[in-house]
Amino acid sequence: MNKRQTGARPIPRRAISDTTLRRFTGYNLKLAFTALSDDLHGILGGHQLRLTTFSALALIADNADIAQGELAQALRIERSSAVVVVDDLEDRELITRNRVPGDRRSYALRITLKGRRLLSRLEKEIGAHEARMFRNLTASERAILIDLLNRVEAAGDPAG
Amino acid sequence: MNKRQTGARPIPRRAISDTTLRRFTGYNLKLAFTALSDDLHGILGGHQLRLTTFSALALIADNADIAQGELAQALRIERSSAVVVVDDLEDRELITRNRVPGDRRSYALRITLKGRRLLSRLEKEIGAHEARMFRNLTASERAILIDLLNRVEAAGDPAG
DNA sequence: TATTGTTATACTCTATAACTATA
DNA sequence: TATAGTTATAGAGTATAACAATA
Repeated sequence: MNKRQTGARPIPRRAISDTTLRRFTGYNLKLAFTALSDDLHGILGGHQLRLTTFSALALIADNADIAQGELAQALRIERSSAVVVVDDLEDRELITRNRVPGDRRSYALRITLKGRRLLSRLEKEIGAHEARMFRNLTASERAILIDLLNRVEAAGDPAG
Repeated sequence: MNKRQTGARPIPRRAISDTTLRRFTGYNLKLAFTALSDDLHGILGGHQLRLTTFSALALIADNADIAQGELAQALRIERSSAVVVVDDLEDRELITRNRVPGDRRSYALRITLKGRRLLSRLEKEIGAHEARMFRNLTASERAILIDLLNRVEAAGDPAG
């Protein structure tokens, strides 16, 4: 019952050191983000959604009659890239493009009932995903994390 | 001296709400990561480096004679992608590919003096970048942030 | 002239799969 | 047969630039 079988040699996988990178807070942030992101993609993929598309749906839900340019700005992507995202959401009848009376160049985007239902479902699934990913943190630690992250984000804004 | 000139209408840029997304810790994490990342890319770009290439250099510095496959594993990329990264570092004489006596299939990667000098320079520049990006946090808050992030990262590992 | 959305195109990064040379 | 590295190719996601319709 020896675990080390004679024929199959144990993989001599030397542990790799990342000491230099670990000194940077950003590296620790990236690894946490990647872990979270990988797990989230699994959930969104189950609904044929990308992170950007999901974010767009949530933003349209929160901002009735938002224009495509505004959406692009909120998503931090180019207007041309927003077209692809909005096309996808519209094709799946999760949102509608509506003409604006005052300005016939722009659209007013609105979430549909079907979109609301999917969003609601996603909120639950992502909530469960986060419960799993943050299970090593207490509620108050998680609140502290959010506060600290927000202050890092603020340091990046032009305002500072 | 009216700031609102008659001809140039004030941009009626309605504030976009991201309430739904803000409820997710991961969204806050992503925004902090993006802010950090954008700023860092500026620094690395000044040295014609991508984040992955810089990370590779730091890992090779910490792990003398690391093989390309091991490097790929540490960087969480495919072996074929590592080739491109290592080619770049070798072309710039920041590392060397050395033949391994025992196994002529694999390389032992080693940082050069030139590589060490660049890495040392980068460590200083990135240190300054992080001082800027984390200026809204005290030293102990930053330590807490790292600890919390490491516990999120751990939740993502297969071990848990 | 400027703006909104669109299209066509190109670029960046990475993965997949087939290959070579070793083992 | 399996492994280390390589190559060729494709894919995902995004940006850039030129354009049409409208302001």
